[in-house]
Amino acid sequence: MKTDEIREKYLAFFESKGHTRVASDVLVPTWDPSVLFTPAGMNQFKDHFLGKVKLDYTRATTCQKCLRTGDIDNVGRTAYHHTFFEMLGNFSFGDYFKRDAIHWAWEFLTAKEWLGLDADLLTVTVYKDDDEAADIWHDQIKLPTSRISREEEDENFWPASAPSQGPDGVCGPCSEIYYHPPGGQEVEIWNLVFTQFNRVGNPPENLRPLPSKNIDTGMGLERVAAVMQGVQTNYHIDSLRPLVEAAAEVCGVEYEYASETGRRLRRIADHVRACAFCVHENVYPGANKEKYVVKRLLRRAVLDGHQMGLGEPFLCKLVAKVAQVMAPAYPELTETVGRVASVIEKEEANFFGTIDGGLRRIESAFDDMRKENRTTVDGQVAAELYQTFGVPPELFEALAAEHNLAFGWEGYRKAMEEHGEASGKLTHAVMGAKGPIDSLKQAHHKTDFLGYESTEAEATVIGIVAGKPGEDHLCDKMDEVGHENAVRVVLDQTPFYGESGGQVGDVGKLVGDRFEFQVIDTQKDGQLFLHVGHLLHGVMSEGAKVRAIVETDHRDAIRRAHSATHLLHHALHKHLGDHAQQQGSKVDADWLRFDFTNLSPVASEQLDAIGTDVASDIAAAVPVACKTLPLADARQQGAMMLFGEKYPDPVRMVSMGPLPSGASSKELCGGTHLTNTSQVGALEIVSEEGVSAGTRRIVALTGAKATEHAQQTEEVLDRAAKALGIEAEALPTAITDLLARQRSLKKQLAGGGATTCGEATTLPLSSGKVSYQQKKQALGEAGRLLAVAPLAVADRVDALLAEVTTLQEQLAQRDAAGPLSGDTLLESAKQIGQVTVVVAETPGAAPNVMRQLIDQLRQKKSSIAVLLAARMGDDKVTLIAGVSQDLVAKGVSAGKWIGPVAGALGGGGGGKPDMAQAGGREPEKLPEALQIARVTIAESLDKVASK
RNA sequence: GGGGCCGUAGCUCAGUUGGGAGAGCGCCAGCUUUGCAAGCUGGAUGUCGCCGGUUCGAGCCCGGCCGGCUCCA
Repeated sequence: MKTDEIREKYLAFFESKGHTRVASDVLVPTWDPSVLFTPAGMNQFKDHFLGKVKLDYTRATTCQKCLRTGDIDNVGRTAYHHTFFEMLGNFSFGDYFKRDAIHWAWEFLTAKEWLGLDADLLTVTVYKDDDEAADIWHDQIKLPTSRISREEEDENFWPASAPSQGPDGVCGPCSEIYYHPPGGQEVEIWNLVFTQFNRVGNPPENLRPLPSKNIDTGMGLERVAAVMQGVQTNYHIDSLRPLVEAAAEVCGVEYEYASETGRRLRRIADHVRACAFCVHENVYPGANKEKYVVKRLLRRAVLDGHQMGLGEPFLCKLVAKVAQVMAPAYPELTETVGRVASVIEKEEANFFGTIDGGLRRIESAFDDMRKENRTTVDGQVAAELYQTFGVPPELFEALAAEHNLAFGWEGYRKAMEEHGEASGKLTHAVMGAKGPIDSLKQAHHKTDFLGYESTEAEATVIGIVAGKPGEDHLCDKMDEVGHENAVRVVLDQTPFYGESGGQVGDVGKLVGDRFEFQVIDTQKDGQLFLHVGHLLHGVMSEGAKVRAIVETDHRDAIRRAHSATHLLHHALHKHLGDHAQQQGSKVDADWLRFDFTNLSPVASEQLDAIGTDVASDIAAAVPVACKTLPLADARQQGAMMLFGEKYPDPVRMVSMGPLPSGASSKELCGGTHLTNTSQVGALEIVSEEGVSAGTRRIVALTGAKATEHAQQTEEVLDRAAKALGIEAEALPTAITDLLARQRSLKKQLAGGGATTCGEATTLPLSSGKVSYQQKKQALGEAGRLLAVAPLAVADRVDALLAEVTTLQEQLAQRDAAGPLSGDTLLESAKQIGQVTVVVAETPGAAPNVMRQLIDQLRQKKSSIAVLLAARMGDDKVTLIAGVSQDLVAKGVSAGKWIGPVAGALGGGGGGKPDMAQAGGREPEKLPEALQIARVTIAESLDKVASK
């Protein structure tokens, strides 16, 4: 029986038993912050089980795509382990219980028209105390006692060992069904979980019966398919074998079950399937959380390929095959094959690059070992290479084996553990801390948030926390003013918005009877709101009544930025596509930062179009509506879900529209918003940049900051244009010219070439009207050319112009002094014995030119000592000294010579024996200094001659 | 969120008590060759990521920022 057929039969069977067929939830559930990936079929029904949602149905059945990485090392090695897999399940929310669950499971497995498995080959387990389930199996299904085994809580309870070890909460016994293939190993095919208890504290008597009992079952689709098809491993079922074979073809090897190659190919098949689904859902390989998991999966698979001899991306070639084998259940995969393959290819190529770099580093590590005569690779070294450059230890080990060297896995694992502790120490400390906030939480649970309706409210102080972080404590009373560390005040209710969902906290003040507290930030810790700030005057005590007043200007600025963020998000989807999903967001006062998925930079025309659309949405004055409704309803209405945010149910939906740019914006959002888009005022996109591979970031301003920024842009542009004497739109061209001019001047000064200097090209006069958009672009390009922020362009231009002037002055000075050459210098030379001595000033000569002159002289005379000096500007002198090789051999040193000379100029210097450089700050003393130079060289030549 | 590494020519990278910016590949020109592959000779490679500090002098030392890589959670 085909896998697709089994999936369909299962869903159809439970539909016939009154279940609603519910679609698989996404693999990466952005709505659930407690998991990175969907780990089981019941995940999407968590709230249903807890009775938190209004139920449209009480029986459901699904085929859920799941991803787990806990047993990742077993993938490929065992017959049944996967990272990605599909889980069939049927669920009861306070409806039927054990009896029906067991009867239906048995019917589905054994009835001819369903799976038709031989009933004699099935056994079951139950929890040791669960007589109810055992009786149903024995009395009603008629299974003999010998085929019902009672297991401990670590085997047959969910969560495992919950009664004795926790966690507290909903739990229950389970019953597992095993299949015993003739001559084969037994295999668990179905787990029926009976959630009937609420665990409260430690045993005994800690399992309280739930008023409404639930059923949660799970049957691994790949596993049951392997059973039905009588194959030795899940990887040989009809929907996976082709993928394994395709992997073999792409890798250019034969697939053989029991070999290392076979294990590698199965691992590749598993991992590429997992990666393809993740990337399909816009989760790209990256540096943290679920993105990091994707990256690691992908790299493990690529490494397997590499160890089979591949040198370039190959996983990407399997994406089409994944889509093909999975298409019957997930047709949407075929729509994104191109994008998914290209994302995977990019990451693969990246990793092959990492491997190449790694090979070099490994070889050099081997060199070190040879020098030290060691035969075991130090695990610590391997771990450092892995942590720093991503050099896989497996690669290191394989190469070591080729060199007949051992690999120190123990040291490696130890080092990795230490690294893990070092990296995670801080978070662990914070998570485990039992601070004053925690005791407040236990006493009060939550602060009521009133900020959607009002910005002022009466409240009671329920806690004051002060002191250094880590040593903070609760205070009954506080009268000290001017604390070093900010104080946190907790209220029973508040209009202050606590930072969450990317929106920063409110500021304002708490006014009491005889005190005033300034709030500079509001944070959330769980359900408690912490008003962070300073006591301005008076005495504040626990239990005091306060009037909490949010600074409305600040709040309004945040509202503008937040509503504008939704408009921007909406426009991004329109212009870039649905993949342009939010990856992160920060909303501050009239300032917003928005990260989103996009492979390449956003073209400037696209950015303009996005800005224009948002502007028209603002101009259209569309009402903004906030409504609270059940999560399921919001999802149905097509609300966008924000990544990584935790949503309560019912949920708050912010909608704007229909908008002139098209459709409506609907997002689930707990933030504070405007009531009409016109209140945004204006949106000014300040930058668009990459934040990591596949993720772009837009920073924008709203309200007054936006108009102010626009003004500044115009001002800076005008200033730069004026300084250059050109029209605004010609700025980029003028800057290119200016840079070329600076370069050529530098070159002339350094090389001593002709002083013809490129004049600025004449630029066309302004055609008149230049739009703001064009001006902004001109400034942006100018910024890129100068490698500075757009608003810094004018300053940079001024600096450049000044530098060009200085360079020109220096050139003029040099030219005025007449041509420099070795011959003219020799005219002023002195002869001391066999040695020619030149001590001279070379006005306007750059250090480089002086060096070249010295080289010239050394070629002309075999025995020579030269010291040249040049004034650089008004307050600086540069000295260069050089002596010929024969003098160096006799012990004469240019470095020692130049030292006292520079000293006379109030400076210092040094260098090598044959060439030295120095400088000083007192040019007026140059004649004296040169005299010192003449005397000292004469002395040292005397000394040498007398030897 | 935290740890580590890196940023120098179009590319891959060297560059230590701080004192003449380099190699290989690629590029251009000339020569050689019937032509091609190649060879020979010569040439240009450049804001040493940006900004500031220390210094007579910074690719190198210090601080800040930006960018990239990598591991852990």
